[in-house]
Amino acid sequence: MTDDGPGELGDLFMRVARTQRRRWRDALAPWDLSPHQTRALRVVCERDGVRLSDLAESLHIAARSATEVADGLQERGLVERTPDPGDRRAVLLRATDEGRRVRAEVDRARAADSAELFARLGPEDRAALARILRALAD
Amino acid sequence: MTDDGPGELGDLFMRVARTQRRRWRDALAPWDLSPHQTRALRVVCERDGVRLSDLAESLHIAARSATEVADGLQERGLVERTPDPGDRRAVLLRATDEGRRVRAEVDRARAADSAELFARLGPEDRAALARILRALAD
DNA sequence: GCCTCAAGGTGAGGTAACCTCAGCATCGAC
DNA sequence: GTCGATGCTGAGGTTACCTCACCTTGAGGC
Repeated sequence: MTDDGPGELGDLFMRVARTQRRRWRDALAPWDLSPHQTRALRVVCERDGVRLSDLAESLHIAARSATEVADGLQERGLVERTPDPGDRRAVLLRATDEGRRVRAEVDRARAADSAELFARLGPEDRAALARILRALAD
Repeated sequence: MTDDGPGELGDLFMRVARTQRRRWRDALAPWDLSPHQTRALRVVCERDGVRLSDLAESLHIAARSATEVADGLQERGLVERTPDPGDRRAVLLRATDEGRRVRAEVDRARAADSAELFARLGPEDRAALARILRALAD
């Protein structure tokens, strides 16, 4: 038996996940962006014109907290607030050119880091892992 | 090609990891223990007589913060502080009977939850995943 | 046109979990 | 005995969340 118990797979999984999270954190350190800020920048770059409330939902945080994440990105000049032409209560977040540039860099760094981590697997193991993860991700 | 880019595997991985972390958090909610407290309880139960500084190292936090984690567990009556007979500066943490009981319950709940998550995979996929994860975990 | 209620964003203030720094007791080496 | 290192903790700061209250605007009766 290679199975050391019913919790073994989960523990292993979380251990690798922790490793990767730490690696990503280190790889992204030069930009000094929190995980939420990184994720928010991604969301804003992808859907152009994002409401604060939509951002909050994407990040699974309270609306009030999305304001703070947006503040952080705006201070760094990565996003800007513009009024929503269709609803004067709402604010739309848009990525600045600098924001798009940083997002691309961050994406590239993260992808490079992932590639490095998974490089120790052979091509067929990577394919198997991708297939299994897709099944687990619904 | 099923590969959507070099970062795809990493993103998938983190997505599944996030799902599992959320599931574990929900499954462990009845005990109202933080992830660090849960992990600390485990450490204390396994190595009997743990120094605060050792706990800090296991949890990858500053020594001062280990004091607080220990405080939390002690308040709940799950661990107790005893003087180290060999070094009067040091404090040894020991699990109480209640602590061991709770640890066993938590372990069982977490294992059950993992089993449920990975149940959607066939036995050979589970074996493949375990093998691949072990390779990634060093 | 008003009235009322809901919704979007934010100021104020709280909490939890980290941290650093300083201080105290003790240890080990000289 | 002296002295630097070690183990723990009190004091106080930071960060990233939260709730609550408030203001503005929107939308649907009447």
